[in-house]
Amino acid sequence: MIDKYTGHLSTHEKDSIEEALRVMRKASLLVRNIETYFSAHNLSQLRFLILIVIDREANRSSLYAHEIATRLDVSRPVLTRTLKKLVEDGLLTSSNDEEDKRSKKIALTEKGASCLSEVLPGYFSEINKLMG
Amino acid sequence: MIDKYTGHLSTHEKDSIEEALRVMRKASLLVRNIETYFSAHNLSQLRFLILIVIDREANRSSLYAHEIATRLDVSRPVLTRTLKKLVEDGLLTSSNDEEDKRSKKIALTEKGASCLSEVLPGYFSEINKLMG
DNA sequence: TAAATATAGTTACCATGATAACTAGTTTAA
DNA sequence: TTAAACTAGTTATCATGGTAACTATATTTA
Repeated sequence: MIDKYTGHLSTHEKDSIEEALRVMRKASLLVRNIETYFSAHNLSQLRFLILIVIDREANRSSLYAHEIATRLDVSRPVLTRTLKKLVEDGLLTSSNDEEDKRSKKIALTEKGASCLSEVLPGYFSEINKLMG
Repeated sequence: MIDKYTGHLSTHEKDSIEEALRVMRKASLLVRNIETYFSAHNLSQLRFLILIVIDREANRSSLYAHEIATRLDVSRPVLTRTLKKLVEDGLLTSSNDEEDKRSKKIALTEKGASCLSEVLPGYFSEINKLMG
């Protein structure tokens, strides 16, 4: 495909493009496999990552919603919606902050933490399956 | 992050995982940049790829919708919707097949072809920017 | 300190991906 | 040669991403 459209490009540039297309294909395969794996556990990439960033945080048991949004580089409306569902599902709790009344503190429940430990081994093995 | 969760994994497996996370991050950056570039041209990844697969087809000026779906590995409902918009936008034509009345032949219009040539150089340079 | 600005989160709306269930043709097989 | 199975495309519905515009609270600054 590349050849047809890139007569004017250098060999180096063509290599870059091939590499890019290869990377995107591989990543898209990985993401698809991982989404499939997660969906069997009532998770998605984002739901999983939200649990992870809270859990991995040293010295704190909760994060503010905006901190999660920044760490995961996700828009705040999407985060609002996803947090709402995670709270409904009992994986997270949300509580108002006393100092800054705009903010919400998001914490893992026990169910959230155990969900994470159940899912992690399979997550890594999904990755190894494709990368190995 | 990996260290916290992977005590039981071999070094090789940890490397795979790091590589996978690196690939996914890079691909996600690339995809985001490309989507931004396309959106300034009233395209998306899928809209672009549909134009490409028709254009690159040797010896034929049209493809059946289901051929496009297969080549791009996209669900048929998504294709139906996207083709409809591309036809509305004047980039494609859709015509009924005489031999198989279920099928639709999808072809590039002149506008579609020129849209493609306008967009391709920038597409490749977006890729080179990130990969280079 | 009052007004302007910035930040946290939400709501409304849209784009783009999927699956399930449907209609309408086509092919296969009893 | 009709009934069953298959295939092409559509519709309905849902999940998940985004931006713009809003409310409420905090902070800066004139």
